Amino acid sequence: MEPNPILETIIKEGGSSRSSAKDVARLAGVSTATVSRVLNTPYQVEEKTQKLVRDAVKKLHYVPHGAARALRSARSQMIGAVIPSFDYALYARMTSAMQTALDAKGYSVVLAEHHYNLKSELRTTEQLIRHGVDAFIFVGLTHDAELFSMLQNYGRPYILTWGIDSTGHHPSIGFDSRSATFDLTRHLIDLGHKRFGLLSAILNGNDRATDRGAGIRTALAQAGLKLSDDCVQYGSIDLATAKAMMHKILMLAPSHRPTAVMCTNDVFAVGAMTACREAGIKIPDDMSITGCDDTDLGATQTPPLTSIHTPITELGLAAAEQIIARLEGQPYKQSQSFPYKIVLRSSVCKPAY
Amino acid sequence: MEPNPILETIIKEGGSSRSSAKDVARLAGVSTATVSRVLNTPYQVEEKTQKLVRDAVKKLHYVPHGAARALRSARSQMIGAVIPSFDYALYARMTSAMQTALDAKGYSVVLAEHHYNLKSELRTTEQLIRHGVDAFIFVGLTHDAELFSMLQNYGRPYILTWGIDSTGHHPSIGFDSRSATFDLTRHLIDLGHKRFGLLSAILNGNDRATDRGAGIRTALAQAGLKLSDDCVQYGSIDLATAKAMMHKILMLAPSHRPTAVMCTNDVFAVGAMTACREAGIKIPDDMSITGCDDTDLGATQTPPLTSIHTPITELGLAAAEQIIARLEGQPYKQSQSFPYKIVLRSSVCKPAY
DNA sequence: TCCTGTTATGTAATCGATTTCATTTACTTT
DNA sequence: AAAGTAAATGAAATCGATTACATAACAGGA
Repeated sequence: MEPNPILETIIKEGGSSRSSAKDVARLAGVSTATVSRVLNTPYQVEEKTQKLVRDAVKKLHYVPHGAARALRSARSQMIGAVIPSFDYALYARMTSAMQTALDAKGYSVVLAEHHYNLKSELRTTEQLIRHGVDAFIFVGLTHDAELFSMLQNYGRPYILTWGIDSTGHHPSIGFDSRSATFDLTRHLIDLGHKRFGLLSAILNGNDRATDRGAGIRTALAQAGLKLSDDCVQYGSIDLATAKAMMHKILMLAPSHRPTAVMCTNDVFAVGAMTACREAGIKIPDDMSITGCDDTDLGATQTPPLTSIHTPITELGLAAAEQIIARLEGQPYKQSQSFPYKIVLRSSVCKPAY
Repeated sequence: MEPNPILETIIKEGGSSRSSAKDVARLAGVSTATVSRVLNTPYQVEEKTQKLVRDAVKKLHYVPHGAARALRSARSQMIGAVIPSFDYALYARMTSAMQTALDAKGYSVVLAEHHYNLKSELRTTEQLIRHGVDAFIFVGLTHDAELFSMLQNYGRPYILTWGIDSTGHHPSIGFDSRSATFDLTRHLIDLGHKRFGLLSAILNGNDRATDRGAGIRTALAQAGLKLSDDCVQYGSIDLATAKAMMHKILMLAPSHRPTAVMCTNDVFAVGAMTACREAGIKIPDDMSITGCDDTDLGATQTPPLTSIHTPITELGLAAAEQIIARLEGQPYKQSQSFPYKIVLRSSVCKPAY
């Protein structure tokens, strides 16, 4: 095989810096337009020419310049995942599922956390738009009003997850949190529980927690029961806070104390279990406890935690699929619902009396 | 306040689409060069002019076009986080810490998972480079050789985390995994354990697991002990696998069975605990178990898991800081080490005999 | 044979901000 | 007052790919 003088020159000139479409074009003996076409719309180019170009691409390790492409074609191939907190296992798992699905289609995921602050969500999303992110996946249905007008303004498709927008106003993928906690509450009522406690995430802007609480209250109301204020605690989602919240509930006089404490997530439930253990209160005999999201954390407790299995991986995959469909102008569903599943384990039993 | 004819025109013309630097320049009565300078190097512009421009920016909701900026300035303000799996709590937590720190400095995080596959890591990193990511944070010291040459080629700074590169070849931030597991093993030996088991992540390309195993073997060797082959199991990091691995170890004849099983991460340890519970084997009396990484999952078990606290949040923050320092040409450290901490809890005691 | 329509390819404009270079203005310094 | 320097600003080139438009080549039909 003879040395190729053009290749030699290009490599020598280029040094170790990246090669451009121009370099490829020169080596293949075509124009940059053809190079672009081979990479983006190959059916427009003759087989023979394609091979020339592809060989040159390989030889020069050519990788198209993302920013240049994004500038001209107004498409960055980046999807923003705007998440409350990566530290909560389920959000991480959903992100992971999305990432895998999007990666397979040639998209990258840009991550943002807002720590349950809708204003911060707005700001961070603006940042991402500025960086050229094509489309967005959000968690929850409740967001700053300005967020939607901004997305509209910049023509960015988006999908809301972890809930179903019944107004049909926004595209959404989720499950029915309300009816999930409703069902679980019914189960506890059927077992004979009359005094309930609730550990909930702070409601402000968190519709998941709000809905979960609402499901519980509705079921109780139907049974002629209700949550007394001192049996309800709100806090941020971490074990220490959960433990502290549960301690407060345990301070109540036994006659007043709930026989079942429901939690809007598994972290709270596990914190509550720890608090009970420390206080010498037996689960489930003295206290039934339920969580939500069916995490490993809850499932491996002693006793294992009764919880609600939320279809997170499916949700993440579906969100990825749908957002791509929207971006690429394929048919898509306005909203999609996945089934949850109540997972009964031994952290729950009949009340002692 | 009188209506501003120029503003009217710009808004009318622009419709709902985004406004450009040109629009801002026109409204402020300056050139686009000045607009750019106000935003990037304000000290070069007179106060009075700055105000004109900033007002126009606000009025038009101007957000610079990321791709255009990236194209011209060869800086995208995006940092790639290339992680084995978000599904492991500690990697998620590290990512979260990095994200927070980078966001504060105006950088975005682009995510990629490689599921412990170094070839996949290479491919995905190339993808990110193509998307214009400025710099990278990787997990672990072991990577495909081509990865480094590629980074070199494209002039992308990077930092390796979760380990300290003693050769000084690559910038790194981490802790001494080997000596951590060494210390913990010593502790078990001192308690009187003689037969050890090990549940380890698959070693291939995973230097964290490799080092952790090495620390254990070294400590054992110094005490004249060693791991028998049938007491060592390798598998992927999930509870079900962990449980299965532990079951295999429990099948060994009691005289042969280890009295302490060490795990290269908490998920394995918790899976092992579950397997013991199912088999009616008491922890710690019949079997001591240790994990690594000190996750909530382990800490909330019954009994709580002895583990090694790894300084993950610090590590994530430091990685973010250092990568920015490198990008912005500020002074930085070639490598940085954080202290681990052995966390003794009641999943460990003297062997029964 | 000549015309028309299709296909393959090249030429050059374009995306929007940054940045080099040139110019103007203002301010010292002698 | 002249000259020299520094600061503020504008005009235009530029980053690298995509794509509208132009052209060339070629096939098929009249």
